[in-house]
Amino acid sequence: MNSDDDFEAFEAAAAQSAPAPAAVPLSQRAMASRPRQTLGEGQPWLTGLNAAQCDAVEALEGPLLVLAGAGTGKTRTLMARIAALHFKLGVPTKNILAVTFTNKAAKEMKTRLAVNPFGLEAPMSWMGTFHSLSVKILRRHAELVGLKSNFTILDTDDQLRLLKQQIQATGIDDKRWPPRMLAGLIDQWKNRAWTPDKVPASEAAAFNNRGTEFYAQYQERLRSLNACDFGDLLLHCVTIFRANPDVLAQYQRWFRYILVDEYQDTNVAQYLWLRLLAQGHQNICCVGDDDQSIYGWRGAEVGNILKFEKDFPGAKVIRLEQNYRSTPHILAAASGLIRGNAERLGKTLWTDVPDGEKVRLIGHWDGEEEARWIGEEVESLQRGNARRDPMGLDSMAILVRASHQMRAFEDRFLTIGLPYRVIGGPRFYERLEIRDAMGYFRLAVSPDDDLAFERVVNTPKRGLGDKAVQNIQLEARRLGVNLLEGARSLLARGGITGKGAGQLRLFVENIDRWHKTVLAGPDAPADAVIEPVLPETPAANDLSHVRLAELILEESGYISMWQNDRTPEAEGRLENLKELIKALEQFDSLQGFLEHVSLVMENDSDEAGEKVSIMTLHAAKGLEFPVVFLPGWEEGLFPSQRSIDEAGLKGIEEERRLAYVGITRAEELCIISFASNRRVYGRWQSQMPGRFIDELPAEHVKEVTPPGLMGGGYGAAAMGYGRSDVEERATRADVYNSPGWQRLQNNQAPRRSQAQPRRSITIDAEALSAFTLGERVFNQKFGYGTILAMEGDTFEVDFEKAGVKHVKAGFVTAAAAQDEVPF
DNA sequence: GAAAAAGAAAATGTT
DNA sequence: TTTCTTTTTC
Repeated sequence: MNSDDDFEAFEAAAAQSAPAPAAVPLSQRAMASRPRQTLGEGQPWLTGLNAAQCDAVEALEGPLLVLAGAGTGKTRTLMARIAALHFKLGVPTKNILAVTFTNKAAKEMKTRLAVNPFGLEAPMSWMGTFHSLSVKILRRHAELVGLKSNFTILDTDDQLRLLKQQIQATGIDDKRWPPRMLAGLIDQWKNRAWTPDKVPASEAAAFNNRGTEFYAQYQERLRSLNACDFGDLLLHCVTIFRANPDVLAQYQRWFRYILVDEYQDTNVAQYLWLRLLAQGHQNICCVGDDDQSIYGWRGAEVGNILKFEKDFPGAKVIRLEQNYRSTPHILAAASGLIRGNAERLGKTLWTDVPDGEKVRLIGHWDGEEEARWIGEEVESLQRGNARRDPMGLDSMAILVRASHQMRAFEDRFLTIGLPYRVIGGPRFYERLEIRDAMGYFRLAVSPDDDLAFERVVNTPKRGLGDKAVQNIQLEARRLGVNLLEGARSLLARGGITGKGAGQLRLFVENIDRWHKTVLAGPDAPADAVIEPVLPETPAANDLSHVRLAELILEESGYISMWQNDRTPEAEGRLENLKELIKALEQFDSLQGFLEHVSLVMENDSDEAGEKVSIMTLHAAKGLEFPVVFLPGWEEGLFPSQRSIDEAGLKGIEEERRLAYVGITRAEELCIISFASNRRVYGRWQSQMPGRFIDELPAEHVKEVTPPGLMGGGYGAAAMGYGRSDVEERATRADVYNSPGWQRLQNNQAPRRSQAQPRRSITIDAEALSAFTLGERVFNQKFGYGTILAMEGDTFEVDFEKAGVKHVKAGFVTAAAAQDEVPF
């Protein structure tokens, strides 16, 4: 797509003198000026910026740290800087490296840069996440770390499968030492830029004393598979830069100016990556906010931002403190809260907008009620009233600590028909069917991909069990070839028998044919990764990659597998596969698509329409909404118990920053809530209000009593099981004797008032007589059906979707119980 | 080898 | 509660 991938062209260009500054379009000149007349003149990108922001834009040379508080116009400033570099200094956009943390941020900046007053005529080709930029670099120099340039990027699934094999091979109990744990460990080491030989001795005890050993083994295995995991992308780059000064020098000349967003979230590997590239010209500008560092658990080092001045001597530090987003009450509440943190660089945010409303605080009976109340509040805000104009659903968001909190809201909103969108929810590309399909695509593109082979060889069932696969593996190892070739050889010498043999032969033939089609089509040979594929009119005999993908799924029998599947989910899976095919249309080739998916796991299809947003606090960073709901502020949930257990005070501080991020997302209205009871793993738990609630400065918070919650005060709400007398605080003994406590012990839903008749019926194995022939029943796995016959404790049931099955009585409930709405 | 039954574990967050 | 994994049975 762009010639900047071509180093020769770059080197040639670099040899010439820098091009003259590009002319500023007239349309932009017209809108120049304001706060800083003299500077704004002829520099439209300074328009509307305050003094500090202008300073940050104008300090173009040398190291610069911009400490930008929440809502202080950080993105704007960054973009103005790019415009200034380009238009004022005449730096071609391709010589500017702009690193963001999320794909979302990169995308947003790209879009905004394309319009006035910036209007860069060339797109920023080196703007992206650390990972996507690293892939670009790594593809070019893969051989320096023992890979081929068409290496595959493993997803978590593949990674875990590999590690599991390794663990099991050594005969270690993978129950006590789960692969996930090892994966986490290795990831942490990679985040710290430790290659297997660099892992310090202090870590030797990790993972049953075998951690480092497994790590080294795993890296070796990856290399033999020509694959990388996520951490490798950065680590390999750093390794290459360190070991090959000439390569590094090339990139240092290439990236003449470096901009980094969200610097507080960089880990050690990323920090080294940046430092290596910035060595020499030192033209590095990092923007960040130590108060918004929320990825410590992933290896982010707030230390990076704290020691910037030491790493880059003579660095300028500029603070952006004027907040343009939130009202004073919201700002004050957030500031008051974050003051509880010790390790801060310290900023004082201020704003000149009028006061607005205080932060609201509400306690609820349980999680469901919280969801119900928020649903009603959303609708009421949507309607508007005498004091407040109606609001669109797009301007409201619900920010939760943990993704499992989302369900209560989804359930509720579905019931009342309130449109919502989940941002960053369960990922499209992580679904089983999508991964399977991708496995087939991967095999078609590169038959070398053993992990993909393993994944799909018996999906759909081809009569190839563990033994058959093992034989293929042995054969492949014996000959030193990939699994596909192993299978071929095994077939040739009759090493596989029975019905599996024919099926396997068909499978192998299919892959050969698909691969041939890929080679003939727009998926050019191996170096297509580097040389961008030009979209060309397909020759008469080759298929578009979209059609090929469809064909693969049909011919492999994967589609029919789901069509014949009678489980309730099958339909949705087929839908997803259709969506996958549709997504393919936006790419030039299967290969391009696979690359995209490995880096951008999110589901891009954000349907238009007014909707409330639901997302995690982490996903909300960088966003803003007029109205923000912050539910679930309960001890153990937020702050999260795990965070406290694992990182102690540091963990609490990070949780507090997370709370700070949450509050500062709100522009006009921020509503914090908590519940007294919550279901955790299906068990009822009594909850205490989270500690951050007490830390909110009282003068900026208004406590709201929701209609119907007895007592009102949250102390009472947390303790009182239906006590109407708030003044008389329950003693410990009272609580233990209370009906609510008893109910909790029995794991029953706590009820607010006595004598609520429970009409929903649950039937267990003992209550067989409750079933009759022909009765409608429900089973977890098969859905709804009718009882055909009963024999002892086994029923024969004709399920609507799954057909006739034999099921034990205990696995069936009366269908009525499922539909019933309690109360 | 596949389906059914039983049992175990789970859920902070993201590239 | 829901989902995944292992064991048992056909």
